[in-house]
Amino acid sequence: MRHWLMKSEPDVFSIDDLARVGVEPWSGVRNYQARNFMRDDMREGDGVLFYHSSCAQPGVTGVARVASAAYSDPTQFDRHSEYFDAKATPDNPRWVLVDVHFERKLTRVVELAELRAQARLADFALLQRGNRLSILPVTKAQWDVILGMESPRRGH
DNA sequence: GCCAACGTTGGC
DNA sequence: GCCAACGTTGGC
Repeated sequence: MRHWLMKSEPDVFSIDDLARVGVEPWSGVRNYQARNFMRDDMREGDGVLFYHSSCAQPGVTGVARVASAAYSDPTQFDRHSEYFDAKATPDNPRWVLVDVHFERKLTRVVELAELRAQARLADFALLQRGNRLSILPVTKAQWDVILGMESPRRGH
């Protein structure tokens, strides 16, 4: 099983929104690298860190699961959608999505600043300079470190 | 294929 | 609102 981080602006779609709907088709990804992750590498059951971006408290806010293989994103054919792509056709779709299944909301936000301060996350893709990808691979080790940061560390 | 212009992302 | 970084577009 692989692990991923998926960004969402909470003003648009937050971890609470995902908790409410249960499963969300992850429409609107319009970046080739992110698309290729979904199309080529994501499998049903993969773990997802749900990340809030472009907000007052950027950070990891929940855990989800990939709930489908990649399939054609219907919004690319919808003229009235902000995600419409005139160069995409049903015979030759350009964009795909996966379904994302809510698992749990973290007990607190593990903030970006904390992630940056964690030496064991030095190689984490999210923290690399100029990173803009909305879907990023996470190693098992990084996954464990990040979720381990959720609870206050107890004394030894 | 180059590359300047432009648009978007996203933290601060 | 600013701005660094990066992806995309399109003229040549």
